[in-house]
Amino acid sequence: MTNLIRIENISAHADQEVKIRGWVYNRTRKGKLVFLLVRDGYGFVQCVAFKGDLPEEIFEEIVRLTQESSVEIKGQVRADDRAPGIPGGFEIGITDIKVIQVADDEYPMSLKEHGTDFALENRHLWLRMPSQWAILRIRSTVVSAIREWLDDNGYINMDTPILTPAAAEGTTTLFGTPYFDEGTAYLAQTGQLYNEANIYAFQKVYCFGPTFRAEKSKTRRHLTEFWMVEPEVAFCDLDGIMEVEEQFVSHIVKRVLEDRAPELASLERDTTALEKVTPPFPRISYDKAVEMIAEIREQTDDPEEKALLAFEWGEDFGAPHETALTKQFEKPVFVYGYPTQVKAFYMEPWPDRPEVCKSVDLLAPEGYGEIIGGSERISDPEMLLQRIREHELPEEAYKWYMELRQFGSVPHSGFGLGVERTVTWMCGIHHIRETIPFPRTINRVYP
RNA sequence: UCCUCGGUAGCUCAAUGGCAGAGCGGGCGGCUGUUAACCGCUAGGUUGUAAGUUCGAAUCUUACCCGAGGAGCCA
Repeated sequence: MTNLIRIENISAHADQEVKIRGWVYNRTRKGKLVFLLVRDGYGFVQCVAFKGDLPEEIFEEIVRLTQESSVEIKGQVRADDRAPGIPGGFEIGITDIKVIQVADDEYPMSLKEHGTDFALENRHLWLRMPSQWAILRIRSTVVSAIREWLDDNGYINMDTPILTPAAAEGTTTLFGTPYFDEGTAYLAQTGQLYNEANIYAFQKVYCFGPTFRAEKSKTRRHLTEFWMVEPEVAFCDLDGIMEVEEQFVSHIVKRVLEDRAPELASLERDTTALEKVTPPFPRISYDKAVEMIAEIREQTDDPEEKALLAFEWGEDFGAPHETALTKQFEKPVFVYGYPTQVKAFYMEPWPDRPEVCKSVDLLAPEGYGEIIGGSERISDPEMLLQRIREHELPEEAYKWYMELRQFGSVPHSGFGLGVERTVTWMCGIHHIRETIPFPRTINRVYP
């Protein structure tokens, strides 16, 4: 019985007869010699058939294979530097083949470049391409590294509701759906408020699930449905949560570098940039960041960039500001102490400086920008009530949230990390849409 | 919602007022080391839609539809 292997482990099977099951990704026919590039879901490997080595009918069957045909191949593994693939460096000399299906010859995905629209319209097939395969394998590792670190550091996974009664943060647009006799329910855009309840039972918690934002954002950094992990920690102030974040993010990067080296290589990701991601991360205040942006703006001669970088204290940073700022650093950088007026109602004011709050964003380097938003939450009941009134939020809807401050209130902090933005940065790619299997954007819900 | 760019063969694109083309992909043939192989032959078109200008429109004008990038907002 020949050993069924995964292509990712092929180096452990050098000079053995093995079996793989997969699909023909590409083929090159050279008369008496045929090269098949076969993928099995775990990797890509070149398989070679030579007419003289095989029975006539087997060779003819190989010649007739179309792209994406499903096959079971038996053969001899041998090291060969010429062999393409992921991981590559090994090929299989075919001794036998079982064709499961000869794929229709009108497979629409070319091995050459595609426009974004065509690629997204064919996302169900695009997933098979090496670039998309590599990105989504990295995504999976990011997700498990997230859970691994939190689970190993005393965090309890508490999944928060996706159907929620009202806006948690008030400002952004929500997706609504009819909900029996209760009127409209809204798809969650954060689990944070629920997690603030959960910490009083479990001390350190996280929720991890899809998040929905009906914003009309048409940029390469936005999806209407994306995944966010939100840790929340009791007895933790702003400095404490920054320490958590840098340990957490560094672990994710480390795990990806260890487990997904072939995928990073196939994406031509410069891993030296990722290797620098170790604690501590630089911390700069919003005030300082404003100064730095003004300085960068001063130094640029490009009138377009000068206009984009125009800024006044009190505003929130836009993408151009974040990009310019993060290019000054090799590691992710914390920006803390944003103006209270641009942040959510629940953020703890800075002592003796109420115009700023104890908020902190983590901006990924190389121009990628915000991947985490977090803060210390208001723990004082009077202060919270005052803020809810200032923001003209319905007090009745926040009754339970305010009760949390009546019974054993403690300083606590938390943050939300956007999975797709993190994966975009890890992979060094341009579009967030490639980092989720089936992206949902403002004008796409197919496939 | 606003700004910019785009829509021509299955895909990626060329043709800037005068015969609608190339490469890839498909089909047929050739080749024992290909790396997005290569070589020869071949099929493949309502140029996003509608109207207009013109002897003549893929090309110019207007409206609309669709998409992309960016702004705002955010992870």
